[in-house]
Amino acid sequence: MYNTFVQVILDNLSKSTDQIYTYGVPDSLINSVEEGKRVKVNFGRGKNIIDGLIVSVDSACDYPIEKIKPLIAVTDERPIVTKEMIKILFWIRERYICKYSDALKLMVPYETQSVYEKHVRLKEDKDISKYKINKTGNQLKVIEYLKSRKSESVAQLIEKLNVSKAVINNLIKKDVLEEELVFEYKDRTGHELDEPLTLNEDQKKACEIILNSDKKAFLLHGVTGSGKTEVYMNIISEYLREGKQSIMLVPEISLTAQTIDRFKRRFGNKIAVFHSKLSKKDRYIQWLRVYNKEAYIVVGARSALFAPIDNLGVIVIDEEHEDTYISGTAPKYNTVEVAIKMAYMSGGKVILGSATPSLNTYHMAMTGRIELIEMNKRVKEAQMPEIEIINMADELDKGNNSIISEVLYESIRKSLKQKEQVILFLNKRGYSGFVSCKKCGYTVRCSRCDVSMTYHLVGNIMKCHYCGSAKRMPGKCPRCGSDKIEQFSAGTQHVEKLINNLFPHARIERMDLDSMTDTEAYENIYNDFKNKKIDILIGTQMLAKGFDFPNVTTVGVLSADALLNLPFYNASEKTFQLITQVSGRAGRGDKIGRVYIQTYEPGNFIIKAAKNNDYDLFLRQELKLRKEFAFPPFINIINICLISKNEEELVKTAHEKYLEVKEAVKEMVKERSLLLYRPVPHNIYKLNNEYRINLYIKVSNNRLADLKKIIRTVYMEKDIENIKVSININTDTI
DNA sequence: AGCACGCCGACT
DNA sequence: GTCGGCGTGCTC
Repeated sequence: MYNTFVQVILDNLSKSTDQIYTYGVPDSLINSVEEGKRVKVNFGRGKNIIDGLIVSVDSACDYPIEKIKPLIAVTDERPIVTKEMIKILFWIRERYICKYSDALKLMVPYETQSVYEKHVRLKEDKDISKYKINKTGNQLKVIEYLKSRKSESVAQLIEKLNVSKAVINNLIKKDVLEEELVFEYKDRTGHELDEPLTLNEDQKKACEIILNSDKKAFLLHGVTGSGKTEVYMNIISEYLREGKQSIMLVPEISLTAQTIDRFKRRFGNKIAVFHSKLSKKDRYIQWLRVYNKEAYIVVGARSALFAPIDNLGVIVIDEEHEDTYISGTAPKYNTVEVAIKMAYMSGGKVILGSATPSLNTYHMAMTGRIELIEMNKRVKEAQMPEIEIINMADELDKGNNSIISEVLYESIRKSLKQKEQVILFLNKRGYSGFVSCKKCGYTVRCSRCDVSMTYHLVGNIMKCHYCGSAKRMPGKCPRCGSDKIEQFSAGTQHVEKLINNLFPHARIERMDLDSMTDTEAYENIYNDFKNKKIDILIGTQMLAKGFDFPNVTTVGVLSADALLNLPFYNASEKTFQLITQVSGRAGRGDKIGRVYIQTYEPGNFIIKAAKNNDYDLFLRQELKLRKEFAFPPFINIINICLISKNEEELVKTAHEKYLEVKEAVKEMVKERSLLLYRPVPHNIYKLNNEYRINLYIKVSNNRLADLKKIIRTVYMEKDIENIKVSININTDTI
C-alpha cells in the first residue's frame, strides 16, 4: 500500500497521546518528505487537520498497516529543523520530563502567512509580442508596466493601474504571468557601522583560546568592565567570515538595550533581534530572515537558542548565571545546559560569560567539562566603589529602628544635595517567612537542609521548605539568649512612604514589577531616571541590570538578610550575585559611588565575599555546603509541583502520587542513591486562586534515568483531572 | 484534547 | 421503544 513511511511528532496533544505516530507517504509526496519538515495530517476519528514534524523517513513500519493514514501535505520546501536539533528535541523530552509537543513548540515558529505578498511577473520564456490582447487594453497596461520591472505585488498593480483582479487572473490563466510569494522585509540600512576596537592582551588571549581549543564550551569569567562583549563580537565575526550563523543570548531584551545597540552598530542588518514583545508577525519575519540566511547573528532572550540555524558558529550566553535562562513553562529547560548539548552535537561552540558565574557552571569548569578563561583586568581603570557593610543591630542599639541606617541616610542626603541620584534595593516581594534574631543575626535554619525555615502560624512552628521537618518557634535566641528573635519584616509595602517622610523634597519612584510584563512602565521609569527626573529609585533586583548611569552615587541594599534567607538552597549564591551586580551600579562615571549593604549578619561569608569581590571565597565555601547538605552540583534535585483550584483533591492526589513514587523507589532508597521527602506546601501555597504542593526528590547521577522513568509513569502517563503538573530539575527559584 | 461508543433513566 | 446523560477508551 505504501512503500515509504514517516515518523511524526504531533503538535498540541495531551499526555496520553505523547507518542510518535507513523503516517504513510502517498506517491505524490514521496519526493517532498524529509526529516525536519512540517506536515499536515489527520488524527483521531474527526476530520480535523493538525500539524506535525517529520522526525524520520523509513521504508518499513511496525504498526499495523491497515491503521495507517496518509500524509495530507508537506508544509516546507526544505527542513526547518536540522537532524541534530531533532536529537536535541528528544534529549529535551528526556532531560526535562516533558511531552514531545512541549519540546516541539520550542523549535517550530508560529507561522503567519501574511508576511508573504503575492507578486506576479512576466514569464521569461514566452514571447509576449505574439499574444493577442482583448479590447479594453487593461491586460496590455499590466504587461507594459511589468516589462520595466522584475515583479510587482498584485495589490500594487490593482491600485496603481486601476485594474481589477480578474485582469491579472486572466493573464495568469493565459500563462503570460506567473505568480510568486515574496517575503518583504524592510532593512534598516544606511547605518554607519562601528569598527572593531583594538583588543587588549586578555581579550586577545581569550579569543585565541576559544577559536583554537579542542573544547566545545568556555566559561569567560570576567569582572564587570573587562571587555567581554568585545570578545563575543570578535568571535562572532570570525564565524561570520566563515559564513556561519551565531546566537547571542542576553538575559532580558529590555534590560540590555545597550548591548543590543552595540551589536546593531557593529553588524548592521546582519542582526536579527528576537524580542519577547514582538508581534507574532514580526517574530516570524525575524525567524524567516535567519532561516533564509539574510541574518547571521541572532540576538535575543533564551528562546532565540532555537533559531533555525543549520551551520552554527557560536552560541554566546551573556550573564549566564541569570534566572531568566531557565524556562518558566514546560519544558523547563536550562539554556546553558541545552546550549552545551547543542555544541557537542552540532559542531558549534558555546561561550558562557559572567562576572559571577553560577556555581554549576563554575563546577563544570573545575571538572573539565568546559574550559575556564579568566579576565581579571578592567579595560578602563574605573574606580570600583567601596562597599560598606552596616550592622543593623548596632542601629537598634543606637535607638534607630527605621529601615535606613544613619550612614545610608547621610549618604543619600549628600547625593541629593549634590543633585546626584540614589538606587535602593528591596528584597523580592512576599518573602518574610523566616525568623531571625535582631541582636546577633541568628536565623532558624533546617539542620538537615541548611535553608531558612518558614514560620507557620498554625501550631506556632517553623517548617523546612524541602524536607518538611518542623521545629518549635524559639522563645529566645538559641545563640545569644536575646528575646529579640522574631519573624523578619522588611515592611516592603511602606518603604516608599518611609523614604518619602525622610526626604520630603526628593522625587521618589518605585519599581516593583517582578516580571517584565509591562515594558512600557519600565521604559518610562528608565527614561525618567536617565533624564534625572527621579532622585531616588526604589526597586527589586531588576534594577541591578541595565541601570548604568554615571550620576548614581549612592546605592543601598536595604536588607541583605531578606535575600540570604530566601528558603532556597541557592539563596546564598543569588545574594552574592546580586550584591556584586548591585555595587556595579554606583560610580559608573567620574564620580565615586558609595555602596551600603544593611544586614543583621555582617559576619556571613557571602556578605564578606561580596564586599571584597572575592569569588573564590564564595565558591569554596558554597561548594562545601552544597556537598555537605547534598544539593547540586553534587546531586540532582527534582521538584514536582502539583497545582489545582481544588484544595481537597490536590492534597489527596499529592499524597497518593507520593505513595506510588515511594513504592517505586524503595530499592534506590535502600541503596542510598535516592532521598524522597514528603509532599510540602509551596512557599506561596495559594497563588491566582490555585493551591500548590511540592515534592522534592534527591537522586544521584547513576539513578537519575531510573527515577525519571518512574516520574513519567506516575505523573506524565495520563492527565490527572483538574491538576496541573510542573516538573523542575536542578532549579529552584521563586 | 476531541470524538465515538456504550450502557442507563425520562420522554414523544 | 429511543433520545441523550457523560463515563471510558482510542487516536498512526
